[in-house]
Amino acid sequence: MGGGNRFQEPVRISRRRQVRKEKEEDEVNESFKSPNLEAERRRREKLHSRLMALRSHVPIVTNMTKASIVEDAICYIGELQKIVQNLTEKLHEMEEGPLEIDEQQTDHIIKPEVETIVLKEEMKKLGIEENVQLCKIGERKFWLKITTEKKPGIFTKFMDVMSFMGFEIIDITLATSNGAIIICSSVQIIQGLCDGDSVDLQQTKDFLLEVMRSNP
Amino acid sequence: MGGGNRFQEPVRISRRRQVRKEKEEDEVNESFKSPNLEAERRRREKLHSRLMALRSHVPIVTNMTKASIVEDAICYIGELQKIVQNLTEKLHEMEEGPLEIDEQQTDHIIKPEVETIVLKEEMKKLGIEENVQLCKIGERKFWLKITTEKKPGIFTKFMDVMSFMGFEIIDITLATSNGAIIICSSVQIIQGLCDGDSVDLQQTKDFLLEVMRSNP
DNA sequence: AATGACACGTGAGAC
DNA sequence: TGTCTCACGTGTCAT
Repeated sequence: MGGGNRFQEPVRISRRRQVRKEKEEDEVNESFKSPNLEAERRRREKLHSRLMALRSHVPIVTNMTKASIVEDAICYIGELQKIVQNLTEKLHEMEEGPLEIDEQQTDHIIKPEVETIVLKEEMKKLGIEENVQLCKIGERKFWLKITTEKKPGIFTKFMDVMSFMGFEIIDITLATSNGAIIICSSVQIIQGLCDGDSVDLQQTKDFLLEVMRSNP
Repeated sequence: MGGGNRFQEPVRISRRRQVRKEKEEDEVNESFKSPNLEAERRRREKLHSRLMALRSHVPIVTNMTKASIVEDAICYIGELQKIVQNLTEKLHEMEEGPLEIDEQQTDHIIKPEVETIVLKEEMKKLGIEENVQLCKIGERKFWLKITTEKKPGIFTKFMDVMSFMGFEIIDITLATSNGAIIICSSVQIIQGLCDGDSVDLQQTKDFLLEVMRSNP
């Protein structure tokens, strides 16, 4: 609400001098003692200068008041963070698929299947082929790596399959490049189901490959 | 010059109540009249809350003091502006020429440290911690996973270390998120060097962690 | 003991 | 007119 938009710099100086003189007179009259008077004065000036510096770093200034300066700074920081986030997202998207620059900028919302088709072509062009690697690395632990097309819902499908097969995710990394997605994960068979020896590696591999390859 | 790093919230409240009571007594005694006392009180509280809000928006906080909060905010805004500038520059470069691999690589080297500092904070805030996992998955094969800060040249360093240790990369995936980088790779000892049994897993793990953690 | 940071109440200028 | 913001000097904690 109504705060004053005053020209602070000049006003402040004049006002300060004014008050300062009065107080000095008072000091003479009553012989006041102020141990940390000067220190406090410096402290105030420091904070004031910092606030002015902050103000100079913020483009949009609604009010010259202290609280407003800080408030605008908060707002500005939020905007900057959003911008950084958007830019990094865009950059990552562009690194993944060097094509379709126009579409990326406009349709944030509706990501069409066209993308996956294009990327699938890209992927095959680069000689990346789908496959599944599966290694036993412990009594009940396995390490697996799946390379396949990047398509919507592929990760959900992966999690569903893992759950269906009774695998528990220990850790996982996921990387995409040129229309391909690579899932790297350590998993272990949920206790109480069965031991690791009852898993046929080749059969599991084929099953995984088939499921991940299937369309819906 | 190290100012006081006091726990502000609780201290402030208790101190305020203390002083407030004394003053109230004084008011009763001398029947002081303060026209804008309550208003001023609100104003102070407003500024104080704004400063706290500002503090919560800045990841790096050196001191709890008012001036420091503003100072850190200024610093943080500067960093964000730099990041935005760099990102937009990169984006423009990529839009102009999709395949300028040379520039991208040099860019990687010169990338300012500011970004990594911010991301490191982000990473720690999310509870991601550096670690190295190493599994033997074959006679000469190993699977390893490294989680560390994302910083310029980290991947080159990784490749150098692998080469130095006599490891040959079979396959590798790399993922980054929130200031962290995760490298997942299958490696094997180069033939003619020695067999896999001569590798001390714990020792190798520690060495890798130390090297990836070191700065340059 | 001395310094630094803070909240407080107050008078004054601007709207 | 009253209301808002500010700088000021002070007492009081904590280091």
